[in-house]
Amino acid sequence: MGSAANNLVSTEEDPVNYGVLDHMLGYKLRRAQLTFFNSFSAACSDLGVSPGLFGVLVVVKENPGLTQTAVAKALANDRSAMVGVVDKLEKMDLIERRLSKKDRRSYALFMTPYGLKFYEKLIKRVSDQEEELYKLLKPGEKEMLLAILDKFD
Amino acid sequence: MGSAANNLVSTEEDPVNYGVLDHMLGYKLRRAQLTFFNSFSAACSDLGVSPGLFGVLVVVKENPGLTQTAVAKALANDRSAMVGVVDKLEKMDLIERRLSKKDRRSYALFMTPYGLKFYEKLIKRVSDQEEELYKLLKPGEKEMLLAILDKFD
DNA sequence: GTACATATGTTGTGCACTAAAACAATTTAT
DNA sequence: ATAAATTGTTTTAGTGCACAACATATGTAC
Repeated sequence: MGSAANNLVSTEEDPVNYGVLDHMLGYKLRRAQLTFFNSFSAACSDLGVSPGLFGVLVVVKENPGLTQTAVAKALANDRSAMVGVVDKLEKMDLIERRLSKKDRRSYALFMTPYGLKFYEKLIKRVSDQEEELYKLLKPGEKEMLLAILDKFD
Repeated sequence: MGSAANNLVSTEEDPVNYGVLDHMLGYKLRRAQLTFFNSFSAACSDLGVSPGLFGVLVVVKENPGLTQTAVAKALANDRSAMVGVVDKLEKMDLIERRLSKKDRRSYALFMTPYGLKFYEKLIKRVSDQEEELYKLLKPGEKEMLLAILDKFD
């Protein structure tokens, strides 16, 4: 089966009717995001970096000294979720918690020297992975998407 | 605080630099999808319907008699995840499993009469909710988004 | 027809993400 | 000084997702 050129007894199933889902942005966003998530995982799971961890890395790298709750707020995450994420990134020696001198309740987050080197390698991976997906688009469509999606947060 | 018109002592934090995230479609998709997910939940959680359940309902309604794995494949879900979903929808008396006569391994899925009535109410809720979000867009942008996002699955 | 491979629904497991509540330590407001 | 709010943390619970394994049933090869 499979090599036989018999297109009378079609092996392919009837096409599925998606009804209203075909016009629902929420559903299409979920599907597209799943594609990007899987692509990211395939490219970076061996480095132990998930999309969630990556976001924290970027924000800490671009904003040295931010507190955990500030990072959480920036990424629309819950404060409590940051604990495990920062623990993990600290164990990977990518970022570090320093005691804040202004507010002894909070930690200030910084990249480690190794974290900065790691970040460069990571960025390369992520960029290549995204470029691969952008090949599916026509010139300008990516920018259009980014601009429109920004309206939803 | 809050009513005082004192914009010299700004209470707002320094703006966060998002670095490469600002140009990453994967990240923006995640944020936008989160908005839609929360909006959907706010509109339909009292009916006990999540986005995932809704997708199954639509596919079963539009394709009566489909098997569980066919529905799973159509929605890019895992077979094993369908068990719990169909169990839940059956307990809500929205769909039913019928023994397939052609293949005694599989179930054929159908909407119940009550499920069909429920579906009408549900569609109204979901449409209203999505319309609310579409107000953030200019005419034509929704269709543009749908067309471009389709390229990613 | 028998033996082997495949498909289906199901169960169980593990992992990650999410949200909410509660708490001690600290800071801020009154 | 007292009360209220904030920070990081822990705990808990719920969800979703992916993978492996299994019994049942179907299909294929010989």
